[in-house]
Amino acid sequence: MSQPSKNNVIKLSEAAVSCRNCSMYGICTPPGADANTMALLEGAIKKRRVASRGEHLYRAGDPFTSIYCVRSGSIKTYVNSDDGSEQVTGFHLPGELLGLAGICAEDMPGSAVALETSSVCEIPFERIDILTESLPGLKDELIRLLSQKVLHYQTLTMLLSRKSAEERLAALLLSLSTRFQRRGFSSTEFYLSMSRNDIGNYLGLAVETVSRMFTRFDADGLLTVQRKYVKLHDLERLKVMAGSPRIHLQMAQA
Amino acid sequence: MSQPSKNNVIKLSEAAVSCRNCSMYGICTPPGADANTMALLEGAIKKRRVASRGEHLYRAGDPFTSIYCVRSGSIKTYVNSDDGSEQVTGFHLPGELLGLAGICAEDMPGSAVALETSSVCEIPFERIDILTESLPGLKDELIRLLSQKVLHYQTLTMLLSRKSAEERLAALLLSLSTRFQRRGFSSTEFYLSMSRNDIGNYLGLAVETVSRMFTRFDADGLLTVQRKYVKLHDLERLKVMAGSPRIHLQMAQA
DNA sequence: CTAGTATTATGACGTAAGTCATTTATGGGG
DNA sequence: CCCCATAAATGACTTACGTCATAATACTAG
Repeated sequence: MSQPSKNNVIKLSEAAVSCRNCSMYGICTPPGADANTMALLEGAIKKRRVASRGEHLYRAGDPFTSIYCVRSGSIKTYVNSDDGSEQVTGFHLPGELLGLAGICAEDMPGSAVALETSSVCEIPFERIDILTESLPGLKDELIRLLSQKVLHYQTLTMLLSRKSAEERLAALLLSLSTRFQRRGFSSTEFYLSMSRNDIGNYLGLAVETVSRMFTRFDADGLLTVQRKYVKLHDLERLKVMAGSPRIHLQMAQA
Repeated sequence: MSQPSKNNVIKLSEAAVSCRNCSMYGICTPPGADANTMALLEGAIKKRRVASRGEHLYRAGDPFTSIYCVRSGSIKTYVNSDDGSEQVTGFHLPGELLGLAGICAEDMPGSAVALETSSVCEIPFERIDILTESLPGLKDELIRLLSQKVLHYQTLTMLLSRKSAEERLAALLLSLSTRFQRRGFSSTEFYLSMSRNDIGNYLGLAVETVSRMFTRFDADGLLTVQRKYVKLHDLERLKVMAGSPRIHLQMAQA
């Protein structure tokens, strides 16, 4: 907001991702869907909701009713361990799903909060069954997406258990880069909607360490960073730093 | 094998879990299933397979065809980062599922190897569709199980990013304890089928650290450990050490 | 039974990253 | 427009855990 928009570098909140780039594309707009089906979908699934910075989509303990898909902006999910501290479980960009972990429980196991003004599609889970009748592939797609999440977290697990602070931050930046690119944004220039605190929390690092790493990356010419604004100068070197290429791939499937 | 079996402490390989305690129970033996359906299931799903210690169920890169459910023994899953090193992603006990991360890909993203002589049910994934016709709740159950996995890995993520060596090992022991209990085994006395190396790898710790922690836990009177044999003396204290109670709960859903 | 290898245990030491303390920058609200 | 609370950066110091080295123990094959 304070920074001027350059080229195709945009704040996520300024642009809604089109349905075409959405995780739910296969579900929301099934190939060969007739007008009738589309109308059904429009009415039943695409219930939009806007949340401004700091506003919660749901909180841990809320009854599980819906899953969500980010249209614009970005959403942070976290769980709170009962000693009061919170653990960030993910950052969700346009086209990505959240709330899936709630399916197996009565209540939401975690919370979701908007990092900036964001728009989401809320998909009432009970409608999935109804919609399945006219869209037989719907559950298959959901199963596939869930499997992707499993793969994502397995990868994250590896990242957290074996990687140094440097590797972790490199991997996160690459993951964001890839995910931005997939949705049609710049892969080398973007604004971080989350704080250093959130980043550290997510990566299992102290805030100070995150700051120091950013400073070091900048000093090394790997990137330019000014607060939330990041410009990556050398994706290749970043990949080397992050470790095995396989990781970025899977990180990107968040 | 070298140690005599005491009370209900048994090596997992000696006892097959009954279908009643299996993750897939809701799928394999749906309530109110008629004889016809059961026969279908028996024929289509319950394809058993035995693997002896060190034998692979599948390897990374194999085409994805089936998911697996452990009947007896224990299975280790891992992914290999292309620098050659492997990262253990889970230990799977009787009644637990593996191979789910493959659903979203053409090929298996990781490998699965038996830690001891084990028996598994192999469930050809393509049959799921056929079976759905006679068992409408099947995919819902699969979705629920996948969601559980997501939750599990989210929890593991937290464990790995925030917890000390002590907390990690305590959490793993509790997770095993809970899962053994759920299947009808002793929750306080069991044999570890995985090596210290595997444990360290899974928890993101050096082997030496794992050894040292076991030694310390033993010295503190928390447990008795002799190589693979573990007897937990104080589950409550172990829970305190592992951190928030919420964690064990979710770890246990592995 | 014995040799040889793999696993586990333990000790000495170094370092990456955490903690604590302080400074600097920022941007939202009055 | 200018506070002021919050976020970020930087430095000094500490520590948990990794690494390297070695020893003890257990399993495997012959």
